[in-house]
Amino acid sequence: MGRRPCCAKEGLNRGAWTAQEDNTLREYIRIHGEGKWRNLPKKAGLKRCGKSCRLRWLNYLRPDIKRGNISQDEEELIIRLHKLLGNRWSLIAGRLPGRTDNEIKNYWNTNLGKKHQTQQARTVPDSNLCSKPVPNNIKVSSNTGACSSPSPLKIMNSHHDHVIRTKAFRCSKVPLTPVVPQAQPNTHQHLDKINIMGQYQYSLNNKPAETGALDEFFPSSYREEDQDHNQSSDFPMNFKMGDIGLSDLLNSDFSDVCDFIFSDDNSNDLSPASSDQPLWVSEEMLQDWTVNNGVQTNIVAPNIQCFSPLLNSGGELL
DNA sequence: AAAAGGTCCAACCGCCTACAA
DNA sequence: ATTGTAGGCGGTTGGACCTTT
Repeated sequence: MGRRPCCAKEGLNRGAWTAQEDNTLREYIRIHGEGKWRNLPKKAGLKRCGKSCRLRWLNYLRPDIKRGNISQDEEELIIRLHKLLGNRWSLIAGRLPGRTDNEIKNYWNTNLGKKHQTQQARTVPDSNLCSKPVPNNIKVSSNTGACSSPSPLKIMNSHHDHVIRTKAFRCSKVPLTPVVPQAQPNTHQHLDKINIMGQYQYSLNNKPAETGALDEFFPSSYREEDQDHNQSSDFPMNFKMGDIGLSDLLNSDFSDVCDFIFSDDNSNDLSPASSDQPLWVSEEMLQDWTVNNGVQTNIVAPNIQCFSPLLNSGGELL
């Protein structure tokens, strides 16, 4: 069965938006709010596809859009986030207030991408990267750019810099199941076990009730909600990935996060030390990361190494 | 001055996931 | 469990603008 087009193409305006159309859309959203994009054009009297309206609003008309040049700080953050996340522009944009994924993507493609490509060509020997040529019969995903060979390929090729590539996925709500032991009433702010997507359990045992890993890893809104719900063993909670301050994580030394993710007392964990785990991050990558960020290798390298599976795991973990 | 080539960026496209029926 | 729809994402395109020759 063919996919139904999001809207009939006939008789719709395409291309650049006029000021009149902008005003109409802005006014409609001011009154009715965002959402219901498919019906919006008809109701608002716009001869546009719903998707087009959404895009115009998100990338241009939203009041909180920051326009103007990308600052040096923003650029550095983009580079660091891209190193960690790859071309996941919406996630990157989520850490840059007022910037859109489209804007960052364009900025990367026109400025940073080239800059980095030449930088990588000078500094990174191919042998440390995904050096296998991709055979013609193996599809290279247009969405992710990742080699989709049968093996769990974790190290990206030079074309995409040092990217921890994950399968493209979207994660707006994650059901988390904290199990707080009754015998430890003081640990209510810390999840003894977190069942993520019902697949993995990570233990945060041996963490006293102090401000620690989770306090950094989870937003305060999450923790407050936790207190409200921790009597239940399987409450679903809304957890916006955008609420995780990746830039905060990047600025941290990851040690607490790693303790959280890879406790040594849980047989279900994903310890990167396990010999049958794929190599998540090349030494070269770790070296490059620490060099570029001016931090101590001996602190960050092992920690980011154990953090990378969180990102690598993509939807399975998150 | 004008043609050619390059750059930038808004908009489009197709695919994916979440979710409701 | 299945199917259809809505919304979201990243890759790509096209045209306006700029620079070079």
